Amino acid sequence: MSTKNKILDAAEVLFADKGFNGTSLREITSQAEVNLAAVNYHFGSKKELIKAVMSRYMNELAPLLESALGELCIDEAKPSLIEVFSAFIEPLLHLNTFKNNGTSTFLQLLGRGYTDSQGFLRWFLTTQYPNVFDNFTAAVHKAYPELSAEEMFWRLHFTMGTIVFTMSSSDALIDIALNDFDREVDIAGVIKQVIPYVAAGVAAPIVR
Amino acid sequence: MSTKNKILDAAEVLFADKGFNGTSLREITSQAEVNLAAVNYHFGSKKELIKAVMSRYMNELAPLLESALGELCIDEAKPSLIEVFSAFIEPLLHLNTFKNNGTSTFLQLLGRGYTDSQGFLRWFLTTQYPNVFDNFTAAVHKAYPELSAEEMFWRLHFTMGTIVFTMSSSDALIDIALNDFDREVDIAGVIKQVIPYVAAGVAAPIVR
DNA sequence: TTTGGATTCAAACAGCTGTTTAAAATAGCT
DNA sequence: AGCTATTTTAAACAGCTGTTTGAATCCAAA
Repeated sequence: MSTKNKILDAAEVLFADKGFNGTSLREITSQAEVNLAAVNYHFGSKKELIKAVMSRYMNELAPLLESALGELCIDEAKPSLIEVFSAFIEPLLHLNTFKNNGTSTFLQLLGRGYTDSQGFLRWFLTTQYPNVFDNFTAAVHKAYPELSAEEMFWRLHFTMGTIVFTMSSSDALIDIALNDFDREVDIAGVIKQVIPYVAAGVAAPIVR
Repeated sequence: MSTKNKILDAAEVLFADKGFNGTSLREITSQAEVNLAAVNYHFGSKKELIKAVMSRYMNELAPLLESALGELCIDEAKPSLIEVFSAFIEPLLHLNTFKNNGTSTFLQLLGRGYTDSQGFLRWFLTTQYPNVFDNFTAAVHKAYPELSAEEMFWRLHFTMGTIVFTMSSSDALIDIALNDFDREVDIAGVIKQVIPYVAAGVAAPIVR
């Protein structure tokens, strides 16, 4: 196992758990059993390490998402919103085979990135992986053409909020669910619950 | 203006903007034009200052929220979910008369608190202001009695996520909306957009 | 085996963090 | 005015932060 990967593996878990600002390089390097200076040697800076952690997941996820959402646009049949959002399930769960707890870790990282660091991750994702966003909005538009661009903008950001926020606190929520309802829930279970919710939200009657 | 209030006023703006961890006592005290030691003298610690900032808003908001949601429970008529969520509008907008940009600031603080500091704010709110949560879940149950406790738990947390996440990045989103759609949106406008979304999400068909 | 580039390492850097201290200043009361 | 309690102040505290340095080590090619 290379030093670079040892750092990435340790960093992603700590970042997901405690946020980017809340995790120090010393925590990361001692968890990775690597010298402190290794981060700056291999990645240049902490900010570049954060980008590298996110890139490793996005490079795995982006092509799957692009094709899954792209197929919906190619099909002549009009997709339902449930189908559009369900297109995320398989690519997201694929991250679990890519890495242990990969799905959960990635979604938590996404949540951290949106609130930490004053939106630099939003810039990073939208500029580095614009096709995912474009295909997604195109698929939603095909499913619900009456929605104006502005209404879609808001509803997609509401959706992003639902997903990202839920996932960034999913561990705590899953614990509560276990205590209060004696129900074992995993990340796939949460996704199954959240899809009808966001689909119905996006499909809500238009207010004017 | 007392030193205590000068600190609270400066702290809430900085906390909302940069998060609790991301704001230093030196930023707060220099913005408030008071001595650095004043925070520890008047509040004891940074953590207590955070609680004080949140309490000032919650003490203003909680009674209004409790009565607005309580009325829905007393009425014999079954409320719609739109009515339940609309019960939040007036109390929340009242914060704008309580302080400049009060609504936006409070909701951003709420968002920060849920992701920063590993959920200590969730504990703080649910233990210090349980009536708000109880009345809210009771009103939702009255509007949609078919929803099981577990399903309601998840959907209410999805809703919390939508609100909190949207509001914690509302300034950035409002800017984007201004650029892309030439549309001036204020916090009330965002609330008006988000209510149909969350109402439809909670009202989504049950999946089993 | 020797050379030279890549990697690791301990140590130190300057700057920031929340908190504490003891003296100085202020305010309120007799 | 004199005294007391409250508040403000500058300074220092120990501990943490990301980053840099230069020497030590490793390892493959010559």
